[in-house]
Amino acid sequence: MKASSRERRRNQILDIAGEVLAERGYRDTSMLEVARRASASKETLYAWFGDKEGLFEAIIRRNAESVRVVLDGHLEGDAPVNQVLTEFGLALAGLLLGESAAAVNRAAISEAYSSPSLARSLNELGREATLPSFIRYLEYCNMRETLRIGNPQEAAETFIGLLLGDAQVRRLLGVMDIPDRAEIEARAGRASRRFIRLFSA
Amino acid sequence: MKASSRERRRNQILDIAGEVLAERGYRDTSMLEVARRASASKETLYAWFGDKEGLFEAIIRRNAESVRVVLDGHLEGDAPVNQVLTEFGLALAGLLLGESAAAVNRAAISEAYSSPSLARSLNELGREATLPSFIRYLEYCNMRETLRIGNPQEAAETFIGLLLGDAQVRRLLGVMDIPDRAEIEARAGRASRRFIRLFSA
DNA sequence: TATTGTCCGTACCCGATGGTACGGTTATGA
DNA sequence: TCATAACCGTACCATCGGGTACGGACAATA
Repeated sequence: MKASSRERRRNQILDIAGEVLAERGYRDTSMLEVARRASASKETLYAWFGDKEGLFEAIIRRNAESVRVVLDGHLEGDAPVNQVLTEFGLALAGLLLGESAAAVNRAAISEAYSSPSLARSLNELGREATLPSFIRYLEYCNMRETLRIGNPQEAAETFIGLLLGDAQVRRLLGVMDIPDRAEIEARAGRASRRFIRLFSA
Repeated sequence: MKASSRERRRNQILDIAGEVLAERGYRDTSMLEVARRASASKETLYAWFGDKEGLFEAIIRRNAESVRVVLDGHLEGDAPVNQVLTEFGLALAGLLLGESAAAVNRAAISEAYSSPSLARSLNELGREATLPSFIRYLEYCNMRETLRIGNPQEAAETFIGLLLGDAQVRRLLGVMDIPDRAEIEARAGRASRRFIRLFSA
């Protein structure tokens, strides 16, 4: 019970820290404000997470795992390729263009100089953790001769490009609103269709 | 002569400010350091550019115009489509994945909350200033029936996606080095080839 | 040469914030 | 009931950086 209660408290603090991050950005998020909003003390934050960087790395780390689970779910089973790609694209675009991922990416980018470890963590825990599954799926398609893919790594990046265009950067700049469901579906459908056209056997 | 000398001085200061920005990032670039490295006084910086934000908006504004000229140059003349696209892509990728554009984009992204005007300027002066020419070119191809393009706006974004994949975001995170010439050429060639395959008449 | 205005260097003010210390309170456990 | 440990709130410290003020040097112009 005690451990579970602490775990809950920890998650609660991370939730709130994530909210503040999404509202104010990394630099303008003060530890004091996180503490206040979480009804915690700064001392506790420092005791549990080390420093500001550690707190936000903890956010990244916690989110990454849940994201991985969601995305991987779409890559299993034997649905038709276009359906798998569309659903995977739907989930991926929804995540990457959403508020939470944008906030975390902005934070990592703004600290790219002074604390590169945030960006590295995000890259390793995010991209490097989800892409391999996708690449494996593409290799599987290649073997079954559903698609003809020379370089799965590069093909995966192409899919991301087709899916997002420059929307992710525009979201990071804050000059584009979160796309609605229909827009995301359109993106995923187009990306899937075009990807298959480019790589059909 | 006087005006020209002042203009030179101004450009010199903007060059140096850009260097510092690329080295330290926006938040960790102090006006004092810019002043010192430019052998200027803070007071001069404030007199000329208003405030820190104004200084960096001036960098953006100055660079944008030169970028626009370079890119537009590749969209004129009657070279074969694949050649035009390849060269345009080469120039665009070289710019967007280079150090200077990355630094400016990082700056705008990290200030997306506190000073959205930086990001807006970058978007308007950068993307909005170069994309229209590209879109016009695509419409022109459409008319000549070289390509069949339903939505030029969306097609332009697709080209960018094919060209960059998620390389731009990785550059912004600082987890990817500046690609060398060969890598950029490969990207541009692939993007051009695939774009034509997707939109050939 | 005298004057005027621009600009450099430096010192200063002020607010913000990361990080630490500490007293008091609450919860847990014997 | 009592002791111990965790944790909250707050006060505190040191640093840093944006922005302003000012004196002195230098260049242009008359």
